[in-house]
Formats: sequence, structure tokens, C-alpha cells
Amino acid sequence: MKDGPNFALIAALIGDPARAEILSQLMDGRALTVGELAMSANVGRPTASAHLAKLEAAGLVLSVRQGRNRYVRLSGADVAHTVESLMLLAERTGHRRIRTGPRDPALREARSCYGHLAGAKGIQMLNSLHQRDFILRQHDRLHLRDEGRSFLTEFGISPDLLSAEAACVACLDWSERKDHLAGRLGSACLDRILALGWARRDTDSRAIRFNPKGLREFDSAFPFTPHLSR
Amino acid sequence: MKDGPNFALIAALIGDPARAEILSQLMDGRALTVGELAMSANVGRPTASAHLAKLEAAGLVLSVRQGRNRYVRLSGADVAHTVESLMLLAERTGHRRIRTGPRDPALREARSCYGHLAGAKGIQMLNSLHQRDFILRQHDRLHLRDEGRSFLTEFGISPDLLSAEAACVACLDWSERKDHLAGRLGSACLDRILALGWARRDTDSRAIRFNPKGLREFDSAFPFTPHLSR
DNA sequence: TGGATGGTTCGTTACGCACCGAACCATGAA
DNA sequence: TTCATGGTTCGGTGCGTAACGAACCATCCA
Repeated sequence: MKDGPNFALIAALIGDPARAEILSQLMDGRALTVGELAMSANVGRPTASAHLAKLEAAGLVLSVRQGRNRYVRLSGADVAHTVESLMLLAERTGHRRIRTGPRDPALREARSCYGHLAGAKGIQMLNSLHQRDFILRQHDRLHLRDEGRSFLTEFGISPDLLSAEAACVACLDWSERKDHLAGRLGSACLDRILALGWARRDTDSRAIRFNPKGLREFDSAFPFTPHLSR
Repeated sequence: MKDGPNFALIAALIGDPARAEILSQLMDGRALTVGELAMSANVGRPTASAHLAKLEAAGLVLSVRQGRNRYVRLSGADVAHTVESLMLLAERTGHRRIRTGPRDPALREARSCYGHLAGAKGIQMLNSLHQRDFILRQHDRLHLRDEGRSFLTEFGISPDLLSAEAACVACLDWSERKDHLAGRLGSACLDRILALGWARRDTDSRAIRFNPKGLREFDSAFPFTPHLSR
């Protein structure tokens, strides 16, 4: 009964509402300051400071001090994956928030998850690459084929990012319950989409907002016809 | 800040030591009674009863009353997956139990996870099937090829289990950080292994203990040579 | 019909911990 | 040097909740 890692400690850390909100804010992989996190979690700075000390002691976040600011970020993608997994479970068991605000649909449509594109648009992207055999799922890893490599180079991704196998990873989505493209390649794709001006980050949420023109461009660059998939 | 599912509630439920131990006991997918769970969580029956009421209200477990017993089981494989994800994270951040008992190595070698085989042996099984091209990873799903179908029929799996696509799923392992075979097919394989007498369930843990003869048979049925994998 | 066992309900206790305000320590700007 | 800002430390308060024992209900057995 006392075997294995004591995940209860980790779960209890995530389980506090303020800390959960902090982690939620950090999900897109960027580093935020203590004050910003205190603000979005609706707690005072001392409280946020204490929370962050616990999260850092447990290894869930890292922080660097720069001048008088302290920038905090997640310690790795696995933290984001675990939180997404919890969101998936909460979604399935019907534990939605009371105030399902206007940002919620936007989050389901497109959001950033530790640097890469998640939500319906993220799934569309991976599906599209997969349907054209640009990418193969091989055992526990995605495998980028030569055709996909040239396609993504054409799209504007730096070729040196396309060589590393480890860059290409899948990540399960809480809102859609399907995989989307993660890893360094996924991050590069999102960066490219933002650089092309197809979309912009929401100011205070993880949502990625496409503009009409960008949406058309995206759909033509990453088309997907569901009935052809198996 | 109030968007998405409130995963904090779920995490807080998992975060209590007694409930975590209860979930841990249920991870293999079987149904246990309230008294058994109280015993292994080291709490009184009233306490366990209260915990289970909360877990059931939240949708993490289901229960059926049979006579004067109440049998409790996980509500789905996603609960087991989330817990495994938390274990993976706890393992990475170095949060091991103090008393890393003798059962721990056995759990890493082979254990049951919601009915299917996990641990090193579970990974070996999926790797072996994959290396012989019996199974393909295709987008977010495993795909069983005809050669694999006939092989598994030969192995003793009922053919009607081999037709359904949904039966074939991958599951990430906390101890090995690789995928193993899950889903209905994974459960059928474990059942077959137990039926063949190759191994038996540990009486009071999730460990699956192979006997020497069964181990040899397993290794010859599911061989895997790591250097050939890509 | 009696006793035993599995579960639940209730009242109580006690511990943990999230939170705040105030004071304090840095860093950067005027 | 002086002021402002970001962050931390320290006491103290209060709420939430896990835990137990005792009593109660239901089921199975003898």
C-alpha cells in the first residue's frame, strides 16, 4: 500500500483553487511574474508567493529572478499534460465552471498549450498532416516523412527543427478528446501562425484568436475532410 | 479566468491521502468493497464510506450494491489514466514514498492497470507486436493488421474482440514512461496470460507475478529486441 | 428469531492550511 | 538620497474537512 510515487502530494498541490488557477495561467508555457499570477488568481501577493514556493519546492514550476521581478514558468510539458488530463476528466464527469464565460468557446476553438496549438484548430492541423501522409504515428512517437518535411519548410518552419525526432509529439486535448501536435515542432507551427498574422494571442487567457483572413489561410493550408479518415 | 472545466475539484479529491490510496487500489479495474478499501487505506469504515460518497458524487467511481456489500470500481479508464499521469509527474519530480517496499520492483516489472498489463512486461508486449508489424500506430489510435489478428487468435484471444477498432488503445506508463497496450484488447491479453497460468495476481497489490515457466513462455511469445526499434 | 457482519448517519474533535495586513528587504527610478 | 514598486517574511484568524466512536439500518446465517 506504500508503493509507487506519492501522487497524492502532487494532486493536493494542484487541487487548491488558487494554485490551479496559477497553473492554468502558466499552461501556455510562458513565464509570468508573481504579481501577475496573484492578480489572476484573485489572491494577495503574499498568498501567491507562498503558493509558488510550494509549487517550486515540489518541482512543478521553475523561477528565475530578473531584477526585482521573479518569472515563474512550468517545469516541463508533463505538468501541462497532467493538468490537461485532469481537465479532460473534469469535463467528462460534468464539472464545468458556473460562469462559463464568453472566452470558453474561444478556448475550445484554439488555445495555446505549453507553446503549441491546441483545441479544434490544433487537432485539425495534425489531422490534416496525417491525412496527407505527411506524418505517421509510429509506436509512441510521431514520425515526420520527407513529404511533410518539405511541406513544412515551404510553410516557413526552420529546417533544423524538422530533423529532430523528439520535436514531434502528440498531446491529448481536454476539449476535443483527440490528439494535437505538440513538442518543438508544434511550438514552431504556432509561432509561424502568429508570425504570419493569421492569429494573435488573447491578452489575458490562453485563447488564440484567428482573424477572418487568417482563418481562411489556415483552412487552405491545413485542410481536413473527416469522412476520409479511418 | 473562469473558463474550462474546474479540474481543481477533481485534483483536490485525488489529493487526499486516503482517497488516493483508495483510487490506487481500484486502478486495476476490479470492484472492491467498502471494508476492503477502508482496510487498505488505513481508515475506519465510516471514513471510507464518506470518501467513497464524495468520489461517487464527483463521478470518479461507480458502485453497485449486491446483498449487503457495496462494490466500488472506477468509472472509466480515463480516471486510471489521470492517476497514472500524476504518478508519472510525481516520479519525475522525485516524490517517491519513504517506505519503498519490496512490492515496488514487482509493480515496475508487471502490474495491472484497469484490466490490462502495464509495467515493463506490458511495454514489451506492445513493442513486440509493433516490431513485427502486427500493430500500427495510426494517428490517435492503434490499428491491428491482419497478421496481428491471426497471431492473437492463435494466442487464444476471442476473434470478436479483435474486430472492434476501439478495443485497441495505448496507455502511458508511469514507471517506464512508454506506452503499453490498453483497451479491451489489452484486457483480453492479460486475461489470457492469467488463464494460461503464466502469472497470477498479487493478493493485495496491483502486481502481476510471473512464474519462471510463464516468464519463458511470455518472452518467446512476445519477443522484443530493442536495437531494432526506431 | 437471534446474532453477526457490512454500511451508513450523526455529533464532536482537532488539525491543517489558505488568507490577509503589516512590516521588512531588495531593486530601479527620480 | 529619496521615493516607488515587486517580493518575501511573520503573526494571527478562521474556515474547511478528515478522522473517530457510537448508534442505527440492512442483509445474510444459524
